[in-house]
Amino acid sequence: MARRRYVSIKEVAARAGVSFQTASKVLNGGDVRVSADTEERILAAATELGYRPNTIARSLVQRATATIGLVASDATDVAIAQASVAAEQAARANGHSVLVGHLAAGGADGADIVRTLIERRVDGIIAAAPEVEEDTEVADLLRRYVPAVSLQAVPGGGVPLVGSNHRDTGRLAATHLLGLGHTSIGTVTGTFRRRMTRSRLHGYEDALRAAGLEPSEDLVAEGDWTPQGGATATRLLLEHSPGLTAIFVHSDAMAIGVLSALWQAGRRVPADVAVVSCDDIPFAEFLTPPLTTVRVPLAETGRQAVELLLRSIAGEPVPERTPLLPVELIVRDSCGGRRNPSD
Amino acid sequence: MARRRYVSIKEVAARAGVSFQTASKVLNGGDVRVSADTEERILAAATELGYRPNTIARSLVQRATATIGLVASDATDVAIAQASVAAEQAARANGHSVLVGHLAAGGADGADIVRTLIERRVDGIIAAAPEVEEDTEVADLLRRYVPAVSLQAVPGGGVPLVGSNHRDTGRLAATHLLGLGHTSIGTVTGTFRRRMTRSRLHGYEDALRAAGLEPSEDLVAEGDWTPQGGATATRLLLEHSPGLTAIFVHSDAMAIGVLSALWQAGRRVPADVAVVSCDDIPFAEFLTPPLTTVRVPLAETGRQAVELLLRSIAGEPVPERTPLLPVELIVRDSCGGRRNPSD
DNA sequence: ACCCAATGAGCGAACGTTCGCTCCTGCACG
DNA sequence: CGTGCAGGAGCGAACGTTCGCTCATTGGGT
Repeated sequence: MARRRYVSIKEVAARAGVSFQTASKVLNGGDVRVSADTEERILAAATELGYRPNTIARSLVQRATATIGLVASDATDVAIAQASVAAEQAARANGHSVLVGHLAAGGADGADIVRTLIERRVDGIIAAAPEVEEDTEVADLLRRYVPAVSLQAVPGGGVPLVGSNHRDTGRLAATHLLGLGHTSIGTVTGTFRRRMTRSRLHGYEDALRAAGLEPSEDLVAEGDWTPQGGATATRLLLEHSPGLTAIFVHSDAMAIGVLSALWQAGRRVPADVAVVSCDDIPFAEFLTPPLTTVRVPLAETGRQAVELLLRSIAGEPVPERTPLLPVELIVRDSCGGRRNPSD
Repeated sequence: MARRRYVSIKEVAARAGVSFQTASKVLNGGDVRVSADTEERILAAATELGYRPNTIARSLVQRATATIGLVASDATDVAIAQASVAAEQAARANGHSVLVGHLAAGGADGADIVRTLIERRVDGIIAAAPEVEEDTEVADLLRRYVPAVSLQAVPGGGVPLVGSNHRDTGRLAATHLLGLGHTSIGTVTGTFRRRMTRSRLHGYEDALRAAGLEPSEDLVAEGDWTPQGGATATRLLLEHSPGLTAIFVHSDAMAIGVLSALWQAGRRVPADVAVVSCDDIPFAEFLTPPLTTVRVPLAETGRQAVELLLRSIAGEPVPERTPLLPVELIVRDSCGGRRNPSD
C-alpha cells in the first residue's frame, strides 16, 4: 500500500544532469534539438524513476485539456450506451479522454453536469441526452462556453447536430408493413416531447398516405422508451383498435414490452400481429420471434459526433447540420415477411 | 460562435478592487476572513464577469483532481453499464468527476487506459472490466500508482474487491430448480476464465450434491456472455443431454439466446425446459416468458466501489475484502415455479 | 586564421490557483 | 495613554509543465 510518489520532470532532469526544460523537450515537446547522448540519458533517467508526465500541469499552460465532456442519459439505455462507448473510443483514438456525466432520471441536473465539465475545462462537450432537448440553460452554456455537438436538437440552435434520419426510419418500417399487405397498422411511439418521436411518426404517416390510407389517432399510443411503457401502450392499442394486424414500435427496448403484451393477450407474432421496430440493439436478433427492425447507426453517430467536435475544437468551422446518417431495414421474423426456415 | 474567453480570478479581483488571493478566499477557499462588504463586491464582480473557477489550476496546487478513473468493459453490456452509471452518479454526489475508458474487444488496451488515467492524475481508479482479471500489467499499475477498487479479482491481489456472492447465486438458482423437482439440470456458464463463472458453477454443484446428485460434464456448456453464445451453448447442451428439463444460465443476456435456441428447437419454456438465470437486467421481466433470475445488485456494487475508493483516497485503510453483497431470487415464469395467471 | 551559421543547452516567464505568513489598522482594556 | 489582540487584507511562493528566447560552443568555408 506504500503508494509511489509521482516523480516530476525536475527529478528526472537532475538525475540526467540537464535543466528541467531540456528534459521537457525530449520527454514531451516535439522540438527535439538535443544531442543523441543527452536524449538517451534523459530517457534512461525517466524510465528508471518511473516518470509519468503530469497532464494537469501541461493543460494549465497549454490552455487545453485534451478532454471532452459527455453528458449522457442514464446509459442503462442500450442505445445511448452504444453511442457513448463508440464516442469514447473514438475520442481516445484521437488522444482525448472523456469525462462523463449521466443525467439523473428526469434530467434535472443537466446544467449542473455541464457546469462541472466547463469548470474542468473540457475542450468540448457532446450532448447525448434527450432530456436536454428542452433545457434552455444547458443550451446557453453549450453555446457560450465551449464547442459542442449534440445528438438531439437544442433549444435555440447554435449547436451542431448529428444523428440519423428518423423520418426515413418511420417511413421504412411502415412501408415494409404496407408491402406485406397490412392496412391496419398501429404504432407505439416514443415520448411525444422528443423530436425524434415526431419525425418517426411523420415518416409512418407519410407511408400510410402514400398508400392511400389516412392515419388514425386510435392507432397511435405513446410509450416512454421502456419495456413497461411498450407493454402498456400495446394494451391500449389493442383496446382501441382490436382489429390491427401490425405494430410499428419506436425502439427495440419498447418492442420487448410489446412482444410481451401481445403474447399475454394471446396474439401470436407474426401470425396475428406483425411487429417492426427500430434501433437494432444486440438483443433484437434473439427475441422470440427475432425482431424485424430498422437499424439505427448508433455507434456511427457517436463517432461522427466526436469527429465533428474535434474539428470544431481545432478551430475549423463546422456546419450546424450534417447530413443525417442513413438507416437500414433488417428483416427478421417478427414481421412475418420472411418464412422461418423451421416452419 | 464567438466563444467566451474564460475569465480568471485576477480579473474578478481587479474589478472588485482586491488582491486576487483575497478573491480566491471568498470564491473558493473556506477560510473566509473577509468583511461582508468586500465579500459582496467580489461575488458581484464574479457573477458579472461570469467567472468559472479553473479546476485545472486548483488541481495542480492541491495535488488532487477530485476525479476518479473508471475502466470498464465495453459498456454495451447492460450489467456493466448499470454498475458504471451508478458509480458515476455516486462519485458526482461526492464531488468527484469520472474519466472513463472502455476496453476494446479483448481488452488488450487495458494498460494503456490505466496509464492515461494515471497521467491525468486521477485520485483513484475503479476497474469494472472482467478482461482485466488476468492482466498483470494493469494489476501492477493499480497497486503502485493509485488507490483502486476492483469489481473482479486482480492477479496478485493488493486491490480491494467488491461484488456479490456468486457462489450463492449458483446455489440459489440450482436449489430452486431442484425444489421444483428437476433432476437433469444443465447450465450455460460464462467464460471459464472468469472467477465469477467458476464460483457460480461451484454454487450450482454444491446444490446438486446437497440433493444427492453428481454433476456431469455433459450438463455444462460454456457461453461467452452474449446471446449468440447462449444460443450456441444451448444447442450443444441439447445435443449432449437431450433429456434435460432445466437450464441455469449465467447471465440474462445469454438467457435471451438460450430462450431463442430453445424456441427454435421446439422446446417450450417452462413446460419442457425450465430456465433460471442471473443478473435481473431491466429486460428480464419482459422476455417471453418472463425470466426467473437471481438478482445481482449491480448498481449497488458500483456505489459500494465508489464509497470504498473515496475512503481509500481519503487515507483510510480499506480492507481488501468487503462482505459480498447478497443476491436474491426473483421468481417469474420461465422456471415454471409460478402458475401463469393467464393459464 | 577569421567569421558566421548551425547546433545544443539553459533560463525566465507564464498558466490560474491555494496556502501560509506578514502587515496594517483600530479598538478595548488596564 | 500605551499595550495587546483580533479582524481584515496583501503578498510571496509553489504546483509541474511549455514556450520562446538567449547564450555558448563547434566547425566549415573562404
